[in-house]
Amino acid sequence: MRDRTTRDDIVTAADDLFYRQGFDHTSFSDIAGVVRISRGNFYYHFKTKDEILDAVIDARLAETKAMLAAWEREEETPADRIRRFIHILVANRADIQRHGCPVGTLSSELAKLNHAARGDANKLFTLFRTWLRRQFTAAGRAADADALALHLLARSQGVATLANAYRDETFIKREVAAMCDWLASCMADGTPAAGPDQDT
Amino acid sequence: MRDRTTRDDIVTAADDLFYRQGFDHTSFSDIAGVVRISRGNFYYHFKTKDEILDAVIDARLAETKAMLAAWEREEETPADRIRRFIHILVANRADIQRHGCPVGTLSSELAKLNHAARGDANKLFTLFRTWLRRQFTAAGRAADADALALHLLARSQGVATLANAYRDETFIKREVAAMCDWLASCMADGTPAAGPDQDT
DNA sequence: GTCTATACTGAGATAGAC
DNA sequence: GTCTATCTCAGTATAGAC
Repeated sequence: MRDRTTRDDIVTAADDLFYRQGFDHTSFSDIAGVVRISRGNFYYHFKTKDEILDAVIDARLAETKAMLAAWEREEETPADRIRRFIHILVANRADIQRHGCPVGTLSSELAKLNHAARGDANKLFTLFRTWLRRQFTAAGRAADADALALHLLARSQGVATLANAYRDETFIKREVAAMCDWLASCMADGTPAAGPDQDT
Repeated sequence: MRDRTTRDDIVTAADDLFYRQGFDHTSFSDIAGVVRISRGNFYYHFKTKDEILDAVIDARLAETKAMLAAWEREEETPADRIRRFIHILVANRADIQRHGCPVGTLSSELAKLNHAARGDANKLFTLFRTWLRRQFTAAGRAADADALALHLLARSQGVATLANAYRDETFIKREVAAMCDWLASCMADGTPAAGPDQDT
């Protein structure tokens, strides 16, 4: 990683600041301060702030793809892979309590700003959605795989939002355990497939 | 309501704009344009933009309290009251698809801004949390009432976030049905109380 | 590629006339 | 209570020297 260009440094710093402060609230000065370049130099690499956002989203998409591929490589069964997804809430709990989910908060912010990159940001959700759908399909739940994927995504998002509001680590762990229980009941053979929840 | 003061008009307009555009992204000009007053006049009613935010949060707190009290009056059983809560996702589905949940998105935004009013905004969550906890307690789930309340809040938040990202009404209705199923299994007498989810 | 200097805009906020 | 005029500041963006 010693071949990092200034452009890479800008994207990395912006990625971090957009997550911690929000896109709109992050200024060129903020980014320039981290990268240690002048505000003017900025425009050699990017014409507008929106271009930086595009680059950040592209970087996050690439990083997420790599992460999902790694999970697929490292875990044997679909259930294990899905559990790996559920556990990012625990693995990233410190950041989540401070700043929420990077995917969800960016999506929400760009929706409010009615920003052109809204659709691109949602591709991050779709990456997880498609990957989860494939796992559920492989686990024999092809019929409602997409509904199950969305259900799990939604629960993760909800946990992140409330964990951020209350800064409550116990809550995260309890909900992660509940999601794993839910997953187990999903995966159990002969489960009467109805909706995302198997309660009745 | 014909005794509306200009101050009330400002709060109402700000409330709406903060929800649709976000707090930070809404300017005095935006609000002044809706209320049809000059920007200068503004400062007769509020000294700073933060004071408007405080007033908006107070208004939302009062409105939410009234709504919860009405639900308690109108619905007989705790289960019916909780179902009423779940169904706001359906009742407000158009707004939620466009702008997300007003409680969750404000909470997330103020967390990113590291804004002083963060704590006050979270009181909105606490209002629902306490109310739900009381319903679960009344339904005989005193032991894990708070966990159940948070679980339901989280699921609502997650549904709102994804419904906003994908503008998917079918998804909302499916998840609301799943939450109602979950509630039914919670309320069933003799349900082995373990965690929020009763799947095993 | 990186810098300084600067233009331009829109934001929050103040003063004072009416 | 409401207005216009104005201030200050931070933001994005450009020009041009090095």
